[in-house]
Amino acid sequence: MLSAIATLTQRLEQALVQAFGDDLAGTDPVLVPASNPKFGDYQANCAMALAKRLKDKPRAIAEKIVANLAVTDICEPPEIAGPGFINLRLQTSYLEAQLAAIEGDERLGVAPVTSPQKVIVDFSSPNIAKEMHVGHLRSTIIGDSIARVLEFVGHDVLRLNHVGDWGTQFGMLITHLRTACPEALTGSEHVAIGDLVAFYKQAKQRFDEDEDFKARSRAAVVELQSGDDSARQAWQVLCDQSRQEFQKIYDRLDIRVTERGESFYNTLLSDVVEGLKTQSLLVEDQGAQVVFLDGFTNKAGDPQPLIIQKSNGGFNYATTDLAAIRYRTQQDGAERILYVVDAGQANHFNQVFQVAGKAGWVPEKVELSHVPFGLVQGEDGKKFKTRSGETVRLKDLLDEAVGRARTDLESRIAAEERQESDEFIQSVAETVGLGAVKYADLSQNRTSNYIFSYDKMLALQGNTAPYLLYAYVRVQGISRKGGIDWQNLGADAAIHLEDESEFALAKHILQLDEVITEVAQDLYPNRLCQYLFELSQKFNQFYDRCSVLQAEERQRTSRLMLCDLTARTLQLGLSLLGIQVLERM
RNA sequence: GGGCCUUUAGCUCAGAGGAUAGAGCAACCGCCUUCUAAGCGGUCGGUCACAGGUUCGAAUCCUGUAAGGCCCGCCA
Repeated sequence: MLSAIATLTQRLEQALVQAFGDDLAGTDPVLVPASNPKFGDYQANCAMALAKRLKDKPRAIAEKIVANLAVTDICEPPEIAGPGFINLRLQTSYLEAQLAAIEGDERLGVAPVTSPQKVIVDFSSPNIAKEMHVGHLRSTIIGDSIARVLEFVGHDVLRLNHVGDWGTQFGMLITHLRTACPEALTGSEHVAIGDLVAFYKQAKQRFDEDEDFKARSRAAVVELQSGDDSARQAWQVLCDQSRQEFQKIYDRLDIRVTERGESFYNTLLSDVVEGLKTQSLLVEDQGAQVVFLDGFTNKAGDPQPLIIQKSNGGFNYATTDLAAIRYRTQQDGAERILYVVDAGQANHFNQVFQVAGKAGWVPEKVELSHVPFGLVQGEDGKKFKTRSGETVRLKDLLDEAVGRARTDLESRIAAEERQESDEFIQSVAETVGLGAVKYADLSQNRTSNYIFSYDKMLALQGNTAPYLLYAYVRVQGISRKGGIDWQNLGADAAIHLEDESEFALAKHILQLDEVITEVAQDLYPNRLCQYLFELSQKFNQFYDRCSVLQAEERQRTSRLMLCDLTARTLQLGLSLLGIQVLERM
């Protein structure tokens, strides 16, 4: 099914050609949703822009377009307003037909893309030997949602967890453990993740303070990267421990991601060096192998290099990222590679992409894209930390959100004198709490910093997960009360729009397609959130004004169908955000 | 020194070339004998950081300035 905006755009393009000839073929009619409902549903803004080119007044141009515009099957007669806006209002019969068409469609009218792409979404990426913390929250949630949207529209998505399982941190850790806790490196389960974190901190401290330790750590990295047995074994133990912990978080958040860490590319690193050398891009500078960059200078104003191979022979993450680009384009056949990584690494990605481009490793049809997001800050605007100043562990953060949701739910149940099982309470608290954490993050434009607030995300009113979940629950309440079988509303069941709030709701439901298409392209999940919030608002207005179960027949069935479509749209939309719905709350 | 990001209502944020700049929260005022009031309606609230420019039209694009944040050689 073609969305209204797509159909009307086509018709306007045809009208432009008919009115002004083939020269206008391919002209964008600039069709956008109306800025104000009193102007109708859509407005075409091209007449003003064409005035100069066609040497005529905008209103005259608009009139010619309208005279050639064939939309009697879709719209009321178009109106020309202001300087030359063409205002279009959808016919009730068209809306009703569109609703009937999506009623039987599981995808609610959102057609899969005609040319699916192989897309890699690189997200989450915690570090081995550390616990997942608040710093991994946004990448994990945003990356998952982007992957879900791209999968839904029909792309072949490979979700990759580029875990930090390689590099200097392991040199540090292994070197430290060899003296501090050798049994941890033997392969048996001697060390819990919490201990590892403590060891990591100790190792980091020694690394920063002790030059000798630093040198031995770097040597250990080289051992590891060259395949030394004892280093490899120690590394394996550390990775297994961490992996189990990560998986608990992913399971809880209902996130699938394939681990392919930095170590995966180890054997390909020397090829990167060779490739750059062959193309004379590689230069030796202060003992390191580097590529000088265009457009980047250091503090002294000299051209800045990207280090490919360190002076001790070790590689660093730029090298790994270059190897990954080659592997992903050549072996995985990726056409679009998305890096859901914090905005602080914009420089790094620009540099790596530049070098990959210079080396000819980015085929023309491949898009490399850093999908940046801002920092998580506390309510004081500073870095989000615990009261004692520690980094907030992701597990604790989720527990806190669920715990608060539970407390709130319990007091509500008590106030309403309801009887609910503990199982119900825990299940609702989990869905509400985790949904709130995800929604709060996703509902904000990802590029800006994000002020984290339990109170705001769990608020029952406003643009929050609980508000959306409640709208869904309301439909389920109608269903229970009326004993509704949504599959069998009757053979002649149809939607008839009458009340103003029904029109508003129906039109909004039909815009799902446009929103999802936009998110799949621009990767801003907050637009989907905004859509779902407005859908919930429009549903609540409808719910307030129009009784459903008590309505006379024909209207009753029509309204039930609107309820059903609303609930299904909410469920689908929330699922693309990684949020589950509830029958009761 | 260079690069990137941010600056819109008291607070948190939408808005990415169109008509009178929106929402939520907060504050205040209404609405439950009726499908869960976790709701709905209303009032209040703006020099879109500043200065130029492009355009028929700019919060939106360009240039500059200011403030804040992040990053910049052997960590990732």
